[in-house]
Amino acid sequence: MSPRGQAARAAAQPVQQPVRRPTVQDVAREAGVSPSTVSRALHTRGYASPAVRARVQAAAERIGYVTDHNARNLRSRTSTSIGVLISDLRNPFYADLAAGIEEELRAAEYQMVLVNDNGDPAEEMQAAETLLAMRVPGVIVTPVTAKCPQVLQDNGVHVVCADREFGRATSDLVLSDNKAGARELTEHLIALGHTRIGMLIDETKWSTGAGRLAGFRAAHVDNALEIDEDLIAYTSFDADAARQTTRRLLNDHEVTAIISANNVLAQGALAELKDRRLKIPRQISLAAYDDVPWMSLVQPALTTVDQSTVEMGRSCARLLLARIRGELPPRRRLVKVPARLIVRGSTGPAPR
Amino acid sequence: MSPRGQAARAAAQPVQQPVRRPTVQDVAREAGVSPSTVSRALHTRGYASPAVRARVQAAAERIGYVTDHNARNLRSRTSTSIGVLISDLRNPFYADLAAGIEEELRAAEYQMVLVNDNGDPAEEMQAAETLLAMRVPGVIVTPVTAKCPQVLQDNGVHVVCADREFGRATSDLVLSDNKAGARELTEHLIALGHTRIGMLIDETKWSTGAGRLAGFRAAHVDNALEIDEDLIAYTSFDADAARQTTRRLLNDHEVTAIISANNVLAQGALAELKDRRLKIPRQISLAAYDDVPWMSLVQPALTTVDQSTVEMGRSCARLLLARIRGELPPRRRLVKVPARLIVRGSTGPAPR
DNA sequence: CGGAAATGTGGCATCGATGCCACATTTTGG
DNA sequence: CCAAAATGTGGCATCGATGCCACATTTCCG
Repeated sequence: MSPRGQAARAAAQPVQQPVRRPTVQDVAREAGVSPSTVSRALHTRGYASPAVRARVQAAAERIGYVTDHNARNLRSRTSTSIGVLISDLRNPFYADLAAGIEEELRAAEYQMVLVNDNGDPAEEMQAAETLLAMRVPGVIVTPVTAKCPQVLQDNGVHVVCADREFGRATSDLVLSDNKAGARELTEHLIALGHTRIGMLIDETKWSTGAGRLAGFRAAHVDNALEIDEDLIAYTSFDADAARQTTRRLLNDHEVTAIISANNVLAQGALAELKDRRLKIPRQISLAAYDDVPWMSLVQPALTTVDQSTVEMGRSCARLLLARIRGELPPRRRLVKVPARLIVRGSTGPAPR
Repeated sequence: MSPRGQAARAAAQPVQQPVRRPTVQDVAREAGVSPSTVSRALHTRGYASPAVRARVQAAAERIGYVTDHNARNLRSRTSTSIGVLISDLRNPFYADLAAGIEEELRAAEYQMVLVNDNGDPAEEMQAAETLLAMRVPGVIVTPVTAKCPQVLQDNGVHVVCADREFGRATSDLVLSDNKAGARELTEHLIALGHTRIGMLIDETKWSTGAGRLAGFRAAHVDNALEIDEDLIAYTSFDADAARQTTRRLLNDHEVTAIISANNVLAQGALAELKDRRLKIPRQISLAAYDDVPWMSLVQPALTTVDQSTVEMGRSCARLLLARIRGELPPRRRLVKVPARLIVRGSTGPAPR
């Protein structure tokens, strides 16, 4: 009866007036059934005869009905929006992580609400609050603080921590196998005859840095090589700082190879080596944890550890969805994503 | 009276039972006022005495009240979630765009729902449908199809198209000044004495490619240089394809410089030049539209046009928010983000 | 000093979809 | 062939916050 017909035609100018959207009631009228039946026919599994179902779907299509998620979420106390809380979308690591998550969520008809916290605890908490307000059933976070996942869990939100963990976390976890990856990378250098290897690293409080450093140490121990603690060069998470630190490392110590703990630091290290016109790998070898695209574009291409970031994102999403659906036993789950050594031109035999 | 106290304490194991969250009613009871008053005190502007407001806020804080966005959105027919629909988060261009958008949205207390459409029209439409279901007041999209922005607008959603436009679009628009940027870049090469410049480009149906090609042509015209149409090398949006196309271009024609229309194509072009061991810029110059981080890391660093992608994202968000708030006159707005030439080592005097 | 205007609060209906139960109809089995 | 079970649909209340209006106070001014 209502001649709304197809979707309302819009003016050429951007619409100002809110458009009246068809509701379940409208579909019910159009299909000659009750609102309850429409709801069941369109969404709930079972509970509607094929004939009615077809009729309702046709009617919905005809009048351009689109479910209102707000109403649905409110009434059914669920939501298909998932919070994703990361530090910096401009870093390819986080972008790849988010891309993997989004891919998997979209396939499951969930949506991704993405928030950058810039690595700042205050912004992280703020974001958590927002996600609570949205009543998301789950959040994937690269935590800056233990408090954030905690608060979310306290409020009944399922949490998956990605990339790093804090001591007493109780949430599900997806990590790169940092120790194994770093060990493999270090062993690769040792096999090439390097004995004085610099390790450029920004933090060891999170499991990420700690794991990579542990792998570095383990490789030395395995090969009966003593570690000169001075070669572990602590810096901050910033390319320029890493460059300065590399400079000091080179000035103060004899190293024949440098490992950078992540893609940002690698940038600074490379800049410094290029600046000094050091021949890579003839005079010095360079390698990095976390393979990102530019590393295969520079000359020589960098030897790296690829931590399968996109796959890591997918894992996070799969794990979270399984948890939300209640398919998992109560104990926390730890997923280790394998790391893979990629040998390229930037590492070679130790000089002399 | 209700002794819910602080936030409910959670079990060490991930919570299975949905947690009862405090509502406006609970706050009202706690503060000794009516629910209406709570609502006004917490959100609506004006309409509440300072004393009551303070009391209500304290009560809310005390019992850990967090507004339910679903209920709020449903009742007030608004939402603070904004849809962002892009092609590929793993491409730094889109990542930067999203980062700029998110930054601005977050500052305004809006949320970003991010969807990848992989450049596929079907996925794009699907995403649009989802965003309609979420009742977002606005969407920022790098369109694949004219239909998508159209459908959104027809349903009363404000739309800002980013990076590109289709002929008869009626939505607000934020573009890089492609023509001016490409012209400047081309003129830079012409000034260096290049007369046979290859243009590697993937599409000219969208305003993006069309603008860049137009700039390329304009620079030639301005300098009374004839264009050899064969030097405009059409390829597809893919590094490998770009590499093949570059190979053919070099085989079949004498060029002393190559311009790549975007960051993806540049990757292929560079790979081919390196593979041929051509000295850049002595034997051939290479330049690219769209400056992304790796371009300053390779040796020699690439001369590029920086299209201020992050700023472009911010502009999109600002424009959309202004539109949503009704602060803009009805006619469509076009924002041109200036492009900036960055001269680096990859371009030099034409050989011979 | 009395009535009008200003101010602050509470009551109630409502946004749209859905969970639950009751009931009408059909199917089944003794 | 009838009672009992199975199946499909409709009615109604409800999720939580808020818009709107009515009304109780207070403040103002002739």
